[in-house]
Amino acid sequence: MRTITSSGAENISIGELSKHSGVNIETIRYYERIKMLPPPPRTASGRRVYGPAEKRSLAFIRRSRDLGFTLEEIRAMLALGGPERASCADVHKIASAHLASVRSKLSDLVKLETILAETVARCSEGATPDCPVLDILDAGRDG
Amino acid sequence: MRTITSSGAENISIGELSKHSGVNIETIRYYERIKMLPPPPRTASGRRVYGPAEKRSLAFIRRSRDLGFTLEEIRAMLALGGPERASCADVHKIASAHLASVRSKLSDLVKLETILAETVARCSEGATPDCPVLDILDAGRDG
DNA sequence: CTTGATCCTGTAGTCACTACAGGATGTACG
DNA sequence: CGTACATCCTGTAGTGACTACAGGATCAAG
Repeated sequence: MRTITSSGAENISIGELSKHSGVNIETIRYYERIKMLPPPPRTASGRRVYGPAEKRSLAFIRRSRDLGFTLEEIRAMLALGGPERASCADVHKIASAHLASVRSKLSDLVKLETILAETVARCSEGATPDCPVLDILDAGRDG
Repeated sequence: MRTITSSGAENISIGELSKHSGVNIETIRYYERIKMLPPPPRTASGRRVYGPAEKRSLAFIRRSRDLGFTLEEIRAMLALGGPERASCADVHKIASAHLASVRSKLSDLVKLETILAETVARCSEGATPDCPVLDILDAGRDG
């Protein structure tokens, strides 16, 4: 009776879940500790056993983290999508608030990219005696 | 002999430095503790007194942090720009490495913005029975 | 001389992990 | 059966870059 160890198995260990999801083992246990994930069933010896439901949950969390949601936001969304899966409006609220903050971060980064690119370009690797990077960073407080 | 307390003064208190630079008082002290800033002179009663040099340093740090440099990177740049202010090449190295990471972050954020915007748009505040945000986050692991 | 603002030190909390110690199992091979 | 070695367990502490707070000292004004 070999337990299938490749991906797609019904019940998997924490190590397999980790490989499958790209989430660190320690992080999975951390998520359990802070109640992002429910405590999974255990084997007789105390090892965690995960099924498809847990896999989906973790994938959701992972994905949301990648999209820059905080764990608190994700917790809220999970709660909404959980027993009821009812109020899309609430999810919309969280997601669009997040979208706004993403857009502001984005425009900051664009400005930053411009400044950095200009600066790095001007500083042609030691040709000039004074370094424009240092000068720009020095002076740019109210530019 | 009144000490001038408006901005532009020679010697200022930590509170004024904070207001002037937009850096939290606690953060200034934190910077001193971790040696990002040199310990400033003190008054007889032990209060920190900052001059123009310290102001410039802090402005540099603040600016660099805004641009997303880590404190370690800034420390390196400060060291380079410090006693010697010689090797522009080294600064260039740090800055262009940082530029690369900014560009990659930027493209991630653009993708993210697209996904979020689409998703939020499709979820027209509770009109649909199932929430597409939850579905997308649920399923999007390998899309 | 009292009030209130500002300052001081030192410690602990935040977020989202990550790392490690020290031990208990599980699996594979001879 | 023994022995390696991988994987798992718990619990604690460390990371980066702050932020908050306790408990006290000092300062400037009225």
